[in-house]
Amino acid sequence: MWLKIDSRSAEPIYLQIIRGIKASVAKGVLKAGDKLSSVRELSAELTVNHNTVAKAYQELERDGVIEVVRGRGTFIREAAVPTDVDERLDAMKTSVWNLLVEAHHLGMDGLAFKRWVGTVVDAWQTDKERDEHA
Amino acid sequence: MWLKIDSRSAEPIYLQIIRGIKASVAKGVLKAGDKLSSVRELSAELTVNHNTVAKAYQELERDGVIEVVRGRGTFIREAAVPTDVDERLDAMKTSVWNLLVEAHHLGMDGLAFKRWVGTVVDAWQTDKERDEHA
Amino acid sequence: MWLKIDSRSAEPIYLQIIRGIKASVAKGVLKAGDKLSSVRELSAELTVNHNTVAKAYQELERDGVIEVVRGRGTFIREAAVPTDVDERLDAMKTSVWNLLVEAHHLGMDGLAFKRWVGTVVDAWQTDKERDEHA
Amino acid sequence: MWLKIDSRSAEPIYLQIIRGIKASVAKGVLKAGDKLSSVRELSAELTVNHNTVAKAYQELERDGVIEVVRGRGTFIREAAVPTDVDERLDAMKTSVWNLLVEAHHLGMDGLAFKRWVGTVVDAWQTDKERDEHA
DNA sequence: GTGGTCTAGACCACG
DNA sequence: GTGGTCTAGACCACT
Repeated sequence: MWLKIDSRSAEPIYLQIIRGIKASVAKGVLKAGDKLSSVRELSAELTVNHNTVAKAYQELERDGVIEVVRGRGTFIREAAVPTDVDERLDAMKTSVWNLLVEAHHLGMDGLAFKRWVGTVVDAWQTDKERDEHA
Repeated sequence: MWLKIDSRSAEPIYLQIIRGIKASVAKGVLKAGDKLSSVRELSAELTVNHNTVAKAYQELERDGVIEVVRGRGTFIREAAVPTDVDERLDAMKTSVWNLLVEAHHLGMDGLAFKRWVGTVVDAWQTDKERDEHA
Repeated sequence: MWLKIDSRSAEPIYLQIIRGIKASVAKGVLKAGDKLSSVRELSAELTVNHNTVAKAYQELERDGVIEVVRGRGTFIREAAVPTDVDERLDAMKTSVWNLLVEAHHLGMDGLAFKRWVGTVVDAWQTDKERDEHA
Repeated sequence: MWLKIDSRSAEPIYLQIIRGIKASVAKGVLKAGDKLSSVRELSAELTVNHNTVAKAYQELERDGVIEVVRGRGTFIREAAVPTDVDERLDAMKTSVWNLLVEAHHLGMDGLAFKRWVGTVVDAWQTDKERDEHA
């Protein structure tokens, strides 16, 4: 099973599902046209209520990540042209600022933070390549 | 007033206060020994319920950022040796991953993401220097 | 093929078929006595389940738009005297109201809406004339 | 009570709520800053489950029609600049075409349809003025 | 079998 | 008291 849910996390389950699927797409584990587990299958696999999965799927569809074909199933969509790019970049900037403040608290300055982000990104890339060859 | 609250944001107000004060410390606007507004003063300035400010102060104290001296007021503490460093780094790593996924959705690859983070950090540094000379 | 199905649309496929045939009748592309493709032919052409086409034909027959002659095929009927006129006008009125609300959201007032509907109808008329001469 | 729900209608209840509130805004019955009933109040008034109302409110917020203020309630927003204008106009055009086909079935031609729409819009305007003075 | 909707009842974070 | 989330179980329309 490629998706792990932490039901004790503060993050809502449906957001964890959304994040997990988006991450799989970003990593290339899921590609355009791939069929997702049905709402009921996935809910059984994750031992989560089917409504929770349905909510995640609906939001993913609104986001243009997946496509629901009536009575047939749910599929990964072609990467769509993103909307609200500026807004989303702004939100990301705020997140980075928050990380910077947290990093300062841990004794990192700006340069150290940049380096640390670099290593994290590299680790992610390595992960991604491994997953693509799997 | 150096603290701005957005009551419509999805982020809880008490977290905004915590973040704001931590950011001021990180930027050097607030330094060890500086006295903070009292709970009631700050709640009045922000037009926010005083329970909300109290909750923020409590959490800041637990984090070792501030120090409450009975009858005298609340003060910024010396930068303490941070606790749970590994845990917090892990949490930050997760945040960076989420940002990466979001960035991928916006068409950035790993390299572009690193560059973008670099510019954001630089902008923050500039901000910080301006604030320090103010 | 004069009928286009969008399997991702929120509108059920059988309704798209019904609508498409009714539109062809309204435009004069299909006339009384014309023979329709059989259920199996049409389902093959549209790459759609034959149950779906059958459901559409059944409803069209109930509506008096088509006529099924056993062993011969399915034909367009003479325009029948419509039933439930008041009910259907009411339903249409509700639809117009919904459009009005949506239009208001887009910044149109009543007059602008009327004008806009006018242009849409005119475009449709032009379409119709072109189809009739084809 | 200004909102009527038809639980036997094919239209989902949460969509009826959304439509009803949007219509009230369009008519001027609800104005920017007005407080809506709380999720639980409205669910009691409509004898509908609170989740259903919550779903409607969430979608209205995503649409920029209302604004949720944590712990305080839900309010009508200033009219926002609409997004996806072209897409929405296209959807509206399709609706008008469907109405045209239906109208043809009832014996109306293009001109008669335009006139009929005119009278419907006028009736709505009258309604609106009455509601504004109430 | 597919997703979509709804009810009932519960718990939680926030202010 | 406010909205948000989740579970459990049911029904429905569509393919």
